[in-house]
Amino acid sequence: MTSIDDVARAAGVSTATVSRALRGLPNVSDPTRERIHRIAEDLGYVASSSASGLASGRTHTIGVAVPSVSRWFYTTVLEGVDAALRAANFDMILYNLASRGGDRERVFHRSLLRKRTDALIAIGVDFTSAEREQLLSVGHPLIAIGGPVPGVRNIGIDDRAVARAATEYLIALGHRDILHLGGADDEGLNKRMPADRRLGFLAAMEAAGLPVRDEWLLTGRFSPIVSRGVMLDLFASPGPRPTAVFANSDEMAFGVLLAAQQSGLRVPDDLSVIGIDNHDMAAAFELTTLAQDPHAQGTLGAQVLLDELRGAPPRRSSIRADFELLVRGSTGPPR
Amino acid sequence: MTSIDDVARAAGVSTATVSRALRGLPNVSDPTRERIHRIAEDLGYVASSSASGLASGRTHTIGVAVPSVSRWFYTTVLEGVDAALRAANFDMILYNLASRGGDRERVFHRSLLRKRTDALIAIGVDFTSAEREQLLSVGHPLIAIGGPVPGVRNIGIDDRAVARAATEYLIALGHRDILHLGGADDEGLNKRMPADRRLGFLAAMEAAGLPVRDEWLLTGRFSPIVSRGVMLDLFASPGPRPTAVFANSDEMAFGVLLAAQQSGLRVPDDLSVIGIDNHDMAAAFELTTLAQDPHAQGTLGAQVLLDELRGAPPRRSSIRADFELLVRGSTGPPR
DNA sequence: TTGAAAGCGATACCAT
DNA sequence: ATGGTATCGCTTTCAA
Repeated sequence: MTSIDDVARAAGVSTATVSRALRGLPNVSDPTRERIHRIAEDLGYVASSSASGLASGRTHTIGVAVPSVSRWFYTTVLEGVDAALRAANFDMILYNLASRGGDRERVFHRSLLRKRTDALIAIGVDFTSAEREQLLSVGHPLIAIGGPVPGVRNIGIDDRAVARAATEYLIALGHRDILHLGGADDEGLNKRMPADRRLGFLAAMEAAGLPVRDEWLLTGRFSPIVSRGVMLDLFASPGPRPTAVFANSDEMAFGVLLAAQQSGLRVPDDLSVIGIDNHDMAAAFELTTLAQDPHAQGTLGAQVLLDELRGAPPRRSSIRADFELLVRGSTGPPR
Repeated sequence: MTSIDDVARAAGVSTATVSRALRGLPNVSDPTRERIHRIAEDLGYVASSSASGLASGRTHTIGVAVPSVSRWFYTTVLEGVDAALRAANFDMILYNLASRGGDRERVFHRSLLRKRTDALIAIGVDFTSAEREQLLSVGHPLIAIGGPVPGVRNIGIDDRAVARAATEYLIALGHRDILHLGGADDEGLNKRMPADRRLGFLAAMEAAGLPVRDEWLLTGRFSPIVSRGVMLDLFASPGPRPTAVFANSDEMAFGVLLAAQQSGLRVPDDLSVIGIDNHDMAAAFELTTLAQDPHAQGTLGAQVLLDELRGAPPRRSSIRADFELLVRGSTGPPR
């Protein structure tokens, strides 16, 4: 393995100069710099990240914590983060904080706190207060995306507002019998988000003077399959039926649409469905939704951290991301 | 930041002993070990990964290269990899090799080769021969999952066989007019996989003496939306229609199902659809598919690398993963 | 503009 | 079982 000494020797300069030249620092004459670059290339020299990390205290790496890597929102944020990191020549260590418990704690201890990363992005995760304390005590820049964590600045849409907007749209179409498909408080996931969206739903209903039936406050656990099952059950049982469904995510809305189709209900004539996200497949489903842009949120979050690592003054405040109603074919007036 | 010296001092032992004790190495008396553990805990000491990486040459990190993080197959493998890594206390650096080109090369140079990782898993990526050479020259354990890379051992299903099995099932149902929805050779993605599946399709058709129409060899670029668009076009145009579609992935099959539904075709009466994967949502779509288990493939791949890092003799051969026909409601005899 | 040399914080070998 | 110490490869003053 060729080291910086090899390059220095071959170039007839000191390691200090090689280091400066290769990192683009000033105070290296152009000819020298070029020669060093050429030689490094020839020798296939690449600096050891451990060594430079140890010497400089910076790892050029950002940690990204997600509760799962198989849900659209998270992966889309992830791609946004990745884009920003790549442009800045940073690497990304991915922490899958799926389950609370032993493993989770180990991850925290062994890695997050191990000077392995220069900063941390938490996507849709929730932390215990002990965890939060640890994180903050490390002193690294930290930002949350997609689910407010108390005491941590955050990037994300206004969950109450978006739910309210969705519900109000259904109401404006003339719906009175609206079912809300919420999310479960899965372990380790951020739980304020579904709670806020539910509040937004309730607020809109109340403002319109519409009754909310307990049996129409269901949970799809943010899963299409679960949502479909829940709706199939509902459609199969006797009793009144909603004319519209507001789902906390497009993925759950997909499940609703599939259940409707498989139950012989026509959309939107028999049932209107609205979601949140504008998932990649929403257009294919003709799903009306409140679109947000997780990719941009990820990029922005990464950018904030990168700026601060470059010396920018830390921003303390959270950032509200945009959302927008996108009308497609899954909604219409009640028949 | 407390360092190993602080712990050594507080415990009244040498740094060597602290290091041994904390890493669970032999030759430390039980009382000493316990005392050190306690003190380290109290002081909140966590070893610097850069320092230990530099000294030991091992980073306890595995690199995972994916072409995209937003496709079911990749993320599912990723979760499998993650599970194995977590159990072994390894971290994961994620390389998004989305596009070939400048960035890609930089990622290669700056990170993969920077002794940043102890081993590498390539999921569904394709490498240029230059890239392959570089990778192999680093001498790290390396394994590919989900798309054969020449010269690199691989874990994955037999693509020709799985495509053949899917096609043969349709033929056995009585279908003669079968459309194949393949994948495009996106930049940077593994291209042998779609090619092999196409060969499997063609082989099955030929073996059954069935004609293959050029205009029924379509591409859905592994995307539901694209696939839906392609099929909507087909359904809207005059001319003969296939009675069955074999899609290279469930995600494309979803697009086909949505297009069929939106074109007023009944499944499976008017159109049978079969996919590959057993995607999370396949059951919700009632999609017949050839199921594979990417999670297990990921875990296995990680395990192979971890074993070798622990000194196990390297295995040179590839591993064939299983697949299995899963019949659901999207297939039936032609009407 | 360049070089010499002192760290950075662990690991691992060799003594004891 | 424990300690002393050279070493890993780079960064970063401080001098020249």
